[in-house]
Amino acid sequence: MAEKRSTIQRAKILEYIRGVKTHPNAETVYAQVKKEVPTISLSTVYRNINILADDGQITRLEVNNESRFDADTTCHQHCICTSCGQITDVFQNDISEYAMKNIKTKNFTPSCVKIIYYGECKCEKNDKN
Amino acid sequence: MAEKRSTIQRAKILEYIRGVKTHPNAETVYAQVKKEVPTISLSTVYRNINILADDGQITRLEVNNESRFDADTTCHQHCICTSCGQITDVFQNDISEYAMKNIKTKNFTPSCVKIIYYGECKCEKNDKN
DNA sequence: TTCCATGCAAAGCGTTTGCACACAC
DNA sequence: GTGTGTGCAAACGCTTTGCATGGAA
Repeated sequence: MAEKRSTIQRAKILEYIRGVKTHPNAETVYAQVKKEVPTISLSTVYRNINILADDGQITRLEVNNESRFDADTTCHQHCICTSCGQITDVFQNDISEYAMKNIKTKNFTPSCVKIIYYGECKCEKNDKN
Repeated sequence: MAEKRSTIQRAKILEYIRGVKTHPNAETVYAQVKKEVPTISLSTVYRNINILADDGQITRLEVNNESRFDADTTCHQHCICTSCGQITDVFQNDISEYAMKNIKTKNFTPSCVKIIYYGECKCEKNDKN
């Protein structure tokens, strides 16, 4: 992103994503950043989110065919509740490490691994509480 | 799916997905099944793919915000080439096992884990060959 | 005969894009 | 001043849905 111009829009988008742990989607980022930059448009959010993701400043998660974003780019895992959809972080380096160290592939060179757990959190939609 | 009526459409869709290792998307399933059932419609493919996925007969993978399907529901991992998008299977039980056995979460009960490697295969789009 | 599944067309939703204008450099 | 980023609206691609008809049980 070195050759990109810096704009308030992009700065505020990154600031917002960095400030939350909710893994927001584009629409949520738009709604929240709009409070500070009222003139911002949804397409600007999409454009900047893509720039930040391509640049490695945020990570993209795909859930229900929509993108969710995470500003924590350090190695960690995610948990997705199949009842309410909430995404939470897990920080267990050993798990991703084990996965990277022990994978044996031919004709494929892995550079990173995404580990996502599906299950049930203690949400209200979950009748197993 | 016990209470569902069986139709040629659904049978052929499942048969097709079971017969390939390419993790096809809905459009591809439609195009291929159409060769055997010329009257089938894309919406029927979508409806049945969802039924089969909900029923656990096929697994859904989300890549670039589109669904891809896999009829192999046994425990395995996937590799996605960041150049050409090709998805390949890896069968290393130990990796998923390690991930399931060692995860420690509070307020979340994991029931399964999806492990996806991103990297480069020996495809033509990959200039590192 | 009953009523669920299909085919069709239209709509829905997340995302991208063309264009003129604004603003970072 | 130059050229990239923005805002707007339209388009796009994948997926879902309403409705009338067809076919499984």
